[in-house]
Amino acid sequence: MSDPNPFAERVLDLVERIPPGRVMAYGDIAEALQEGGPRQVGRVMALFGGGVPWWRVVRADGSLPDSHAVRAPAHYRAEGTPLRSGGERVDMGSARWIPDPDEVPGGDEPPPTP
DNA sequence: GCAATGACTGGTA
DNA sequence: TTACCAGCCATTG
Repeated sequence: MSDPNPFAERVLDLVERIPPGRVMAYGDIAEALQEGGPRQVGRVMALFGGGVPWWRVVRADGSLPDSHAVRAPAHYRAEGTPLRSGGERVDMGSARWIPDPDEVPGGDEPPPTP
């Protein structure tokens, strides 16, 4: 796979819809799309995350992946994202953003079942 | 077909 | 707070 899939398109589209000052966890994205899992979302971000606000995607506990620990805090401070101690973690209690089904690409449509 | 890997998660110590 | 463990799921060799 070196080209975007329907799942990747949905992940990227959803990440682009995350409003400034908010974040989502990998598992949240997978759950919102009702498809795949956190690891699959992480793979999509690793491959195609370069074209979306990847810094708005964090771990479930608000900590940042090593790959993001360098640049993400700068974006958070610029967007006013609620941060926890040290500014290296996101306050999930306030910054966690869950999209409405209408905001999710194909959210109100069930996943393809063989 | 099997084992290892990974931008993960949740629980327990 | 950090550390370790077991589970999960698609991709890769």
